[in-house]
Amino acid sequence: MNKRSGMETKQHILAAARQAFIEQGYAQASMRAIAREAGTSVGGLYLHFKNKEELYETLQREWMDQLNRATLAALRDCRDPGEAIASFIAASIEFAGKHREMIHLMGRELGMSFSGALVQGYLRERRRLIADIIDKGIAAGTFRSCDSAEAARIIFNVLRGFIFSMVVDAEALFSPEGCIDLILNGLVRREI
Amino acid sequence: MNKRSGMETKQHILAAARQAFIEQGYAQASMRAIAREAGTSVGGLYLHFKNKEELYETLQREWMDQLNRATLAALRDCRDPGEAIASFIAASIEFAGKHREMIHLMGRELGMSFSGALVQGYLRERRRLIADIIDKGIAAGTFRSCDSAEAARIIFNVLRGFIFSMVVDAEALFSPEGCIDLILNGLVRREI
Amino acid sequence: MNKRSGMETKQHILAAARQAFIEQGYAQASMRAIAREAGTSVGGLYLHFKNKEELYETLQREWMDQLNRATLAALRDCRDPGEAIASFIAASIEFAGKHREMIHLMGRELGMSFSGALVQGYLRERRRLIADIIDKGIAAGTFRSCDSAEAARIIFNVLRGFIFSMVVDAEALFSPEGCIDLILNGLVRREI
Amino acid sequence: MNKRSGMETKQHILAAARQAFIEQGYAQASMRAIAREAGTSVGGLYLHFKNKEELYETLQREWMDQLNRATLAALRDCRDPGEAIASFIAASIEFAGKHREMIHLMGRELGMSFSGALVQGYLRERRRLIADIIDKGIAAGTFRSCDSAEAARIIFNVLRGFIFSMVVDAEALFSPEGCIDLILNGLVRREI
DNA sequence: GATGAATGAGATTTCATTCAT
DNA sequence: AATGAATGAAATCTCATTCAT
Repeated sequence: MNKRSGMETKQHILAAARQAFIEQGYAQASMRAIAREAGTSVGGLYLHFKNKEELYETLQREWMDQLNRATLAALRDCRDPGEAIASFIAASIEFAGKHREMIHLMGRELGMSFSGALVQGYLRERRRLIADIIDKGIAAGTFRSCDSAEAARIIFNVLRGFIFSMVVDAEALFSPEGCIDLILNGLVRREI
Repeated sequence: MNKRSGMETKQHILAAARQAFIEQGYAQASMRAIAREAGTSVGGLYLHFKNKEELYETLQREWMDQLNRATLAALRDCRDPGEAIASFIAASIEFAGKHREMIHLMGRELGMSFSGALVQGYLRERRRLIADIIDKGIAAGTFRSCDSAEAARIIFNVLRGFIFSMVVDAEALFSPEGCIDLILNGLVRREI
Repeated sequence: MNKRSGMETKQHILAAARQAFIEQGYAQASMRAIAREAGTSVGGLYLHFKNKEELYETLQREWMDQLNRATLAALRDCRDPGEAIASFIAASIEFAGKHREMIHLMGRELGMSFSGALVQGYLRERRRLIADIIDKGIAAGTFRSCDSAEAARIIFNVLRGFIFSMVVDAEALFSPEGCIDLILNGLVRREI
Repeated sequence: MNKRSGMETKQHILAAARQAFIEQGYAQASMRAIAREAGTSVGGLYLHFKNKEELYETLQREWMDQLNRATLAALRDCRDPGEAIASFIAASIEFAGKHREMIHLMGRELGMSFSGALVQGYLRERRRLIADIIDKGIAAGTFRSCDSAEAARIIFNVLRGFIFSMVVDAEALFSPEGCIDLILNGLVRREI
């Protein structure tokens, strides 16, 4: 028996599971294949995770935590709301570029009973984060008065559209700057 | 026994399969359940379709044909390329609104070995259709000269982003007009 | 493929399952072994029974139905309550002699969540049947007045004791007559 | 770490195992759950017991020893065989009342290959104990001559029937005195 | 002595597909 | 043309036992 520390094995399993889920989707990925790829036994999987659902949820939560950290770091040094919005968008796109496959997976599995609510709740929080920034901008006089919740939804959805395109097409179409520019100024640039 | 024509049974099967695939996904939908819902026997399924794959592909093709017809009808009466682009976008969004669940399904199953290529090829054709319109516009002097393939990709991806949001969020966020307007003029309207 | 009628296979499965449950108990009996013994495939089991529980319940219900029929037949031609009690006891013991192993199984598995309540409810009904006979006897003046429910419980439990002994010891210790005699007259016969 | 003596840990394990076996049956009780409940590790179990079977057998043997001690104590001060029979019955019933769950467990698991023989041998010894008392009674002229082995079996089985009812019905139906009285005098008391 | 990660066989259940009727 | 019983591989999950630490 090749003994490894518990934590080490757990990381191996998570890596193997991420790969399997990404390649085959939640339902098609088999625990046996994950075990084989992780270099452990089927039983070993269940030593670290209660069941397949928990394994998937762990990956999901890990991903959400990373995005959280990246977003907070990006917002930390912003001096005004306009910069904050731009930072939020830039961080989101940069993150999406790095986690393309994971985003694709989660999009596909959004309808899953046990994990969908988790992600949807998380996305709702992110929308609220944007709305808060806009509210602060309005309060500070930087932004003109508007329905911040609605504005947040629009920004969020356009951003999602961009990310979706990135994810699906494999090659990134837009740089963060391009996306920010489009959202602010439109696709067709006008003559002055 | 209530005898039905072959065609009628086939339609019942397709309807049952569409429902099952949409509700449970390709892999989770069972042939037995589809047969039961279609009011036929499990063996009967195989009289009309070689296997599960073919059943799914038929639905997919049917959907693509409908979109094709809708698009061609929309483009038929357009007098100039600008109107054609707008019509294309409007038809796409209207169609997406009507077939939200089918689009969601196909998005989820895009990774499936046997059907993914089919859809991706179809989408490539649609991109080319846009590029052709742009080329005609350029030839006619309506549009300024540009890389029509790249322009088509951009339009296509932004459109896809919008549709994705519609599909995932259940309530449609944008009217066709709103989407066209955004693509042309940007989110933030400028004062003259 | 050796095609048999559905009913035939179902009977084979029930017979194999009865044997397996009797020999190994509910939990230890494996569906694979039952299938093998029944001359069918593992999947075939699930064609006829939703799951292991349903398979067990079917056997249980079948057994209860048989006992019901035997009891009702025994009571049909009784002219007075005394004869009815004797018939009830005789029928119960005769039945127990024929279904020793099944009784043993059900006794062992009485604690099972899904089937215990079923059997316990059934036994309650049988106690009520005895009480009804006693009530009729009291009303007819044949029996002296007493708490019929309590009397029914005593008779029932003594009977159960006899049956349990029969079942566990494999060789029957008591004839129906002997049991009836003991319940009425006691183990030690007195001189007049 | 809270260091306990080896003996102490062993007792904790036995207590946890008894509980687990009683609640879930032999096969369903898991060694891991027993270890957790006993406050030790799964490996620790195997320091004290060779395997699951030995753990179960130890409980069984412990139970049989207790019944032995209780029986011998009850018989110690008996002055005549009639009193001895009564004491034997009384002690058995009293013991059964205290160890209802353990008896239920052992009844359920009587069919187990490795432990069934042990218990059945033990019960044979107890039957012989009754037969010996009867033989002494016959030799002493207290009892009339009879087949002592058969008489022992009858007494034993009736007693077993009573105990079974106690165990299964949860509420005790008969006091020791009532049981002794029934065995001697029958259910229906006669007028002089 | 004590721990708990690892194993691998075996449990129940599902399901696309075939084919005798 | 239509049926549905049969198949058998593969899925998830459990668990007694071992052994490096």
